[in-house]
Amino acid sequence: MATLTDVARRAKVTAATVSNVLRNPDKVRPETAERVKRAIRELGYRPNLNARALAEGRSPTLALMLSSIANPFYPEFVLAAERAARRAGYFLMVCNTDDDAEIGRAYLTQIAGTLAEGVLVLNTDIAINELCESAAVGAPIVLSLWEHPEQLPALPCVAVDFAHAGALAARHLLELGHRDIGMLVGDGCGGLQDARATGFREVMREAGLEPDDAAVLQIPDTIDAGFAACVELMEREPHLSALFATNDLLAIGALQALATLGRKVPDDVSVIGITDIQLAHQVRPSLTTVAINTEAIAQASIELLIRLIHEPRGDTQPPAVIAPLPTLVRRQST
Amino acid sequence: MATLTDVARRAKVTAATVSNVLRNPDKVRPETAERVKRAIRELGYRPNLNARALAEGRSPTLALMLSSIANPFYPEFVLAAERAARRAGYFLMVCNTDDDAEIGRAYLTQIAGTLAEGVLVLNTDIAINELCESAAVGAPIVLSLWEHPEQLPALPCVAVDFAHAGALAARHLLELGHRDIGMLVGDGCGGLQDARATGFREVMREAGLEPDDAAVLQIPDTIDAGFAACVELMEREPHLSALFATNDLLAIGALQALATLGRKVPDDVSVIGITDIQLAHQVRPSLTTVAINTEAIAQASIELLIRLIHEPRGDTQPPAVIAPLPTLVRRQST
DNA sequence: ATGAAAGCGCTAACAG
DNA sequence: CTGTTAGCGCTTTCAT
Repeated sequence: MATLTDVARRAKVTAATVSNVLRNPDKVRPETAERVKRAIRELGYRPNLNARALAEGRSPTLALMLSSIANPFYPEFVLAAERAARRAGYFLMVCNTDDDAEIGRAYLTQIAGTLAEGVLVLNTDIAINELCESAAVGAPIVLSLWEHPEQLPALPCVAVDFAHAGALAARHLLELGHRDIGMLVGDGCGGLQDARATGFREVMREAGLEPDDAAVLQIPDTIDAGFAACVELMEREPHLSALFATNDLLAIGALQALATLGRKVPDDVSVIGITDIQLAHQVRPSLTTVAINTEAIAQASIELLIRLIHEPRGDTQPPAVIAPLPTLVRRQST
Repeated sequence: MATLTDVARRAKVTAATVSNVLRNPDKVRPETAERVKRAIRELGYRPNLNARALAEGRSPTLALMLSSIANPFYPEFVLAAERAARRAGYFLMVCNTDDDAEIGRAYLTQIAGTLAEGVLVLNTDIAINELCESAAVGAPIVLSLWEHPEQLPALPCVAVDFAHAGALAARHLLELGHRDIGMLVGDGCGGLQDARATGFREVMREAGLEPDDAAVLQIPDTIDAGFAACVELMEREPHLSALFATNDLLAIGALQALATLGRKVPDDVSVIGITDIQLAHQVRPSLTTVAINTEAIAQASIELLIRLIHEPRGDTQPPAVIAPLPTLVRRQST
């Protein structure tokens, strides 16, 4: 591959000038610039971004750590994050940890601060304080999709009021007259999604309804698990008139299960989820859900990360961005 | 961030020695190595991969270009590709082009040969010969999911016999006694998926059935488009007893549409797709489809790319890997 | 077994 | 406006 020096030689200038036509075009006479540009074209020159990164002491890439992009929620997040990164002149490196803390750790120590200028963590088996240590020696880390706006972590984060999402779901079902409601609680995002469940329960309690533990199932965060759990639940508690799932994958699994069981949705049973993934409007009946606005969250996360890169904080409180409140999206399943 | 020199100073050795304990441990006396390792730990030292890449003249990352990771097929491919890359010591950078050739071009010229040692292209609006030019000046490029094993491109590729996939689908429907079959042909992978359609048609013709153009719809590669097309098709040609879709997204859209229309699957209408994405077994009724074995293709693609990086070819024929033949997966929709 | 020195390709002062 | 110089952090001969 041709180098800056090759181009310089060919255009009969020095490397600094070539660098300037690329980065400070106004610092160089038009005719010279033209000559240089021709040389660049003729040689098919491409700047070596590694060398540039080294010289500038910064890198043009951000990293995004998540458990597995095979979970249908993440691609939407990734796409939005990549767009935001691209707009800001960054590349995005997606790091699947495969739910393996070792892999996550390896990514972190290898790329944070060298290949990547900053890391966005969605979901991890790595302890927060381990992340803090990494952030202290390496690149800034932002935690996204943090589930507890009222209890912020020791790291910069973008928090989503999932309790509010749960509350919205509860209110919606109550308004429709449901009293007998089953719950499917997922374990995504590195732990049980209990802010969502708590938000839901609180509203129910305010309405004078005590949750029935027999109608609550805690399961992995997949369509298949939602399916199986729904089958089990409807068998054990056939009286349920509605199902609240802490996320859309579970809800979609439940929808499929109900279809298989011959229970009509929403006539016999209503179903509501949280997130509003694309699939939610693509299934039939389409899924009523509480949208968290993934795109906005992804964008805010990238922006926070970039801000942190440019203005590293001292010993100040880690900044927290609270995402816009989730909103109800009524569809056919309720 | 601590540098090699910092570590060297602290361990009272020189940078070369530190480098050696990291990369050629046998070249350094155990006691010295121990001292160095301690210094590394104490300083929280992390090698700067940019500097290393520059010095070594190679980079530890591979790029994967695709139109949009929001298409549910890609995440599965990406996950498998990343695993394969990781096993080989590479990072994977996912580049969404958003179906915009400009963005694809920008990625290519920016990262190919500098940030990324090689590029895997899944799907692009960039012309093949433009890719060739890039490969000539920069990093090797591998085309994956090539649809025409009988007509190889001027670039290294991993080809999948999609015509065979179409043929398998046709044979399956014929065996079940279907004669009146509608077709949903997608436009994914940068062009119509016509190898699949052709393979299908040939088998039909051998069976003495001439395709009815009125029963063929060409549409974008999404669930929503599949849904709409199926509604339109069943209205216009209600006699159809089966539907062949060139990919699972379309087929799943069709499944939803048929449910909405009150047509029973598979009793009234059978549906078959191609690919076998995860969702195919998660919907109800689950989707009969022709599996292409995404994981094997992704893995083979990464392996080919890495081989090309290590042994650049001269003017020889670009190597082509033919993926294992697609196989029928019988489920509930037929 | 360790050190010294050169260089990867680029940027960033600073001179002229 | 353009050239000179130094150096980013690391690897890699070549000496010692």
